[in-house]
Amino acid sequence: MSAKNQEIAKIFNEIARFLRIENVPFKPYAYEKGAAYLEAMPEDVKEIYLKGGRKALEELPGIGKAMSEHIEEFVKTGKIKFYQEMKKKLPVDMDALLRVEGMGPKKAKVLYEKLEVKNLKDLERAAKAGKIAPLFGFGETTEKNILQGLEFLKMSKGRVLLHEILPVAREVLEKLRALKDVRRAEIGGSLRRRKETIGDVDFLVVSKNAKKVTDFFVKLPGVQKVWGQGSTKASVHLKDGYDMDLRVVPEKSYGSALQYFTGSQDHNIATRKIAIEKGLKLSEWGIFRGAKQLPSRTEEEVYDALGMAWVPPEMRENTGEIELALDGKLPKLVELKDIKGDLHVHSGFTDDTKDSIEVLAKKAMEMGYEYIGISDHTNDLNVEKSLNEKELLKENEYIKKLNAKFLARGKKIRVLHGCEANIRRDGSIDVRDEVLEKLDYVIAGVHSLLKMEKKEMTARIIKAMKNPNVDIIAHPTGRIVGQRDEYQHDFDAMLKAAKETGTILEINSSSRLDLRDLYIRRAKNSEVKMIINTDAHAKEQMLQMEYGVAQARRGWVEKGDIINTLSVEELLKSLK
DNA sequence: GCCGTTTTCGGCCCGACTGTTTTCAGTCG
Repeated sequence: MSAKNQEIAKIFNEIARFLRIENVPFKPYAYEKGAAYLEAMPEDVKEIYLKGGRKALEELPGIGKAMSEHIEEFVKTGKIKFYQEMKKKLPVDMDALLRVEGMGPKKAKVLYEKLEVKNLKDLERAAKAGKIAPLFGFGETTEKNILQGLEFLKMSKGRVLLHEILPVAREVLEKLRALKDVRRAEIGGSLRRRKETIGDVDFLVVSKNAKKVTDFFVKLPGVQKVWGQGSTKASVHLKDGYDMDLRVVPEKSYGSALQYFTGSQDHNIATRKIAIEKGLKLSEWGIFRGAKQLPSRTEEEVYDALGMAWVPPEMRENTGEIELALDGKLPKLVELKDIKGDLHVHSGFTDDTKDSIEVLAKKAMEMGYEYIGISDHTNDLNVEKSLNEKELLKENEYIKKLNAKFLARGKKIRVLHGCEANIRRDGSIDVRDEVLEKLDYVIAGVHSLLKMEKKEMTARIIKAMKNPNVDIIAHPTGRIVGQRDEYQHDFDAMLKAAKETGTILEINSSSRLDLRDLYIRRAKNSEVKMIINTDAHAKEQMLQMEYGVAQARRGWVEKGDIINTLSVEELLKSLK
């Protein structure tokens, strides 16, 4: 993925929208597919072009003659004429307008031509002035809906980090499950697929008494506004800014409905195609042969009818999982229960705002871990308290004594001692080798000068990997979800160096979620080992392990790819 | 516009809901 890919994908999506407005058949779909591929592609499309020209572009799936020409033009001139001419015809902020529920490209076009509506402000003004209702094809209700859609948009938080929404959603799910007559209840949508950010939460429920469930749902604590309530569905907005949808479905359709409402849309399109090829029809209501419904009570039954293995929700993005499921060759994804310890935990050894090593070790025991690794920050870091070499050695002695004490008391936890050292500008580590050698392991990370050029940054990280004491690279690309982009780097070069030096890449479970899913897949394909760590700065944050595991699963990773699924002896052996 | 173990030409996912144009286009998931 790169900024260029995203820019071009955005333009292709806009072209698709223009073409759809003009009622051009099929092309919009083609442009959308091309855009989706660019978005999901980890390689830089610009570099593909510079290396292999138009021909290399046309070899990409979804990209043919026309789109490769557009990409070439964009790389060379920074614009695409075809797009600019379209934009001139309809100079509206389509992205914003389409976020209004019920507004589509066709309505937006009419509103521009009749009322010169270009953005949300224009739209609100026109609706409030009652100018929309009299238009041909619109009406009082549509105008009211637009105003409500605008209100909804103002209230909504937009996409929320997985870490923030999952606990809230689980609380609601437990309440739904506790209702009398509720036979099944599950979270669907992008939250079930564990995407990094979530737009709204979908709940799917089977109940004999649908009305009772929707009544309960709209009266949940914290509900600020009810957007719609029917006999089998409801949408609510919570005070905290979250949006939640509920659907009550018949038990005989539960499997197909859950499959349908889990998505992704691309995955569903692919499964429906397979159904058609087999003379079947798949919808949220069930899987059918003619008028006859085949068993659709569970997702397994639905996938089975399609001749596919059940696909873990985290994989359902139509990026190759369909083919594997048809062949029965899906990977057996890593699970939370496979994790035997957390090696990236910050302690209060010299910082009394953090939990003590004992408290952290106790938490690790509660979580059923075999080991915990203490990895405090070192010398150079100036954003938070860090340990100098003397303190690091003192901490080392302390942990040795602590382990002896635990052993004497029969406690089944091993405390490992590491650190999170800084990779300096030139790739050197801010702790001397003779000190690093005394630790069980070393994590190194980039915490400064994040704006370096790609070549320099890549060389900097690779040099750190070559240090025989550096075992793990923390948050290898520097991104923080929704806050900070990754720094410039050549991931392929990093993978090659990691493989050669036996360096392990971290999957950071905090709001960094770094590595991201696409990079995880590439690391797996390059046979580079990874570790899932929390980067906890307090004992509660150790529970964030599940988000890192989810991210790993979205990267198709198996137990064998992750070193903290190993026992402590095997783990220490696998380090440098 | 793109693609091909049914195809280099002919076909592209499907059904529900909503409001309005009262028979269906537009939108959603």
